Amino acid sequence: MNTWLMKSEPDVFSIDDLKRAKTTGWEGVRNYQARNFMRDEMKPGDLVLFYHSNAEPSGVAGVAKVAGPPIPDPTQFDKKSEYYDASSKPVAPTWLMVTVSFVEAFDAVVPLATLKAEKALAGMALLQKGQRLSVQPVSRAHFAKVLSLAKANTKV
DNA sequence: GCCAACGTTGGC
DNA sequence: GCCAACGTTGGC
Repeated sequence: MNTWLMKSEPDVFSIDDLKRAKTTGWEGVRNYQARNFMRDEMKPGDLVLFYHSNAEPSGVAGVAKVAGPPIPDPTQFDKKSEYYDASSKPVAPTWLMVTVSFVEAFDAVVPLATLKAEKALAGMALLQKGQRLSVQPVSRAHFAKVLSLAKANTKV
């Protein structure tokens, strides 16, 4: 099993939205590196840190898991979608996505500042300057550390 | 709202 | 193939 981090703007789709939906297709990724991770490396059962970007505060909000194999992102063929891609043909879809399902929502978001302050997380891709990748691998050790920070953060 | 960092596009 | 211009991401 591999572990991952996926970013979403909570104004668009938050961990609570995933809790309600239970499962969702990870639509709208239009970055080749992120797509390649979903297409080639994510496997059902892999665990995912659900990250809120452009949020107050930004940070890890919960955990999801990969629910199914990569499938074509339907929004690329939907002319009404902001993610419509006229250059992508149904016989050879450019954009694949995985589906993810809800695992847990933390009692409180683990803020980016907390992650940055944690020496054990120094190597995390998320924390590298200028990185904007919305789907990225996370080491098992980093994943476990973020979970422990979330538990330490639990309101009693 | 600002702006640094990055990815993509398109002229040449 | 180079690279300037542009659009986007995302923290602050």
